[in-house]
Amino acid sequence: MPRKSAASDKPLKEHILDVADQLFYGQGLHAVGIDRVIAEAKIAKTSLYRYFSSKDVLIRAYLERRNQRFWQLLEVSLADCDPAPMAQLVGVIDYIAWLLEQPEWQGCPFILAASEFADAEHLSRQVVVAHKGMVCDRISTLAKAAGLTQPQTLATQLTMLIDGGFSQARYLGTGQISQTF
Amino acid sequence: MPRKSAASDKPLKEHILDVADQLFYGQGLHAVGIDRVIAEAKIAKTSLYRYFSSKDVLIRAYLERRNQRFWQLLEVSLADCDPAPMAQLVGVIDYIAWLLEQPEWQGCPFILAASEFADAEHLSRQVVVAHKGMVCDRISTLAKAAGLTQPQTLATQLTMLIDGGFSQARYLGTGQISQTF
DNA sequence: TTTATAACAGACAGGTCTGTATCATGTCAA
DNA sequence: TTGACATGATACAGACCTGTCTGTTATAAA
Repeated sequence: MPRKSAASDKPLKEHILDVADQLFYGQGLHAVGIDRVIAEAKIAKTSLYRYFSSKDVLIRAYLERRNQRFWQLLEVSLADCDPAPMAQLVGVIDYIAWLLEQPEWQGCPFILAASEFADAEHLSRQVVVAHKGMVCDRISTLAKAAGLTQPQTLATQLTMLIDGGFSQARYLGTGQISQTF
Repeated sequence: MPRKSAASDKPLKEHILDVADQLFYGQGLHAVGIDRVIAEAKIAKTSLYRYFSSKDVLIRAYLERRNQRFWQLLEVSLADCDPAPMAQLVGVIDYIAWLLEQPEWQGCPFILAASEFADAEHLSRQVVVAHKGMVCDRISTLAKAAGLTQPQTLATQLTMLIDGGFSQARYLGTGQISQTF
């Protein structure tokens, strides 16, 4: 069996992802190098490359975990709401507003990733398009269930407003947005 | 007198800025190195450093020129509109929509710059905050002159929607946005 | 105890980055 | 012609980047 994982009992792979998440999200994908990650995680470079065969693979894992967490937290949040479609729709908006209020919020990680890679074929672009598409679909489905007219148009406009809130949260700083949103 | 500038008669400083603008906007600030700029501009490194003492200075010049061009094009666009405040306000929105339709549009250069630099004290943050503040003020002033109620709130919400359109234009690609916007 | 394995430690290769330094070359003015 | 100067070409330093390699240490199973 392996030696005890650094600083905790959780699997080393999770520990690496925790550190990478914090650094990538806080400092940027280009700005953070592999050496930075292993230093912060207090692990050997060989250990990182055992679990993630390249930096791109690590970035993909970081984004996928962010996506999973986004939906997990949304489900938890919606479970506390009235199950009626209209209340659920409001719940989605409240969830976004809640994200914008978090002190650690620095902008949408998917938009930030897409901003860092100009190549439209890069994996980060695929991740952000898939993620935003799912958000839009979710809103559209709820709007239709709530009996609203033009649910697709509403969803498209709402996601645009959401992305605007995310962008402004980035450059204005936390807490400057939520009261307007 | 100096040797003729590479590839044209325009001052070398302008030529460098043209190339830097194209590369920085198209590929990203971190992704483009000084060597890339001098190779594309077909100039010597010494020439670049004569006009721009560091890469940061070059980035600042790039952003400032983008800001100037934004306002110049807006004024030209608004000059063709009815001078009545309401028509001018619509003109501003039309101008943004027109930007989103341009095939070379890859997202708001100020938001992209802010996305690349995590440090809130970085010059790119200051530039984007100043730029967006001016846009919001302009909209607010026009809304007030048009006699609209709550001009400040309208301006804040409109700029949020604009930023959302800019973000989506980045990750969805050109032409996917304008019909909704 | 022996062996397999997981992790650590660190050197290294080959590339890129920013910024400096050196020297050659072309152009204009005196 | 001579000198001033803008520019080109290129080498270089020192740092950083990703990814590989070698060797060591600790743990657990057989």
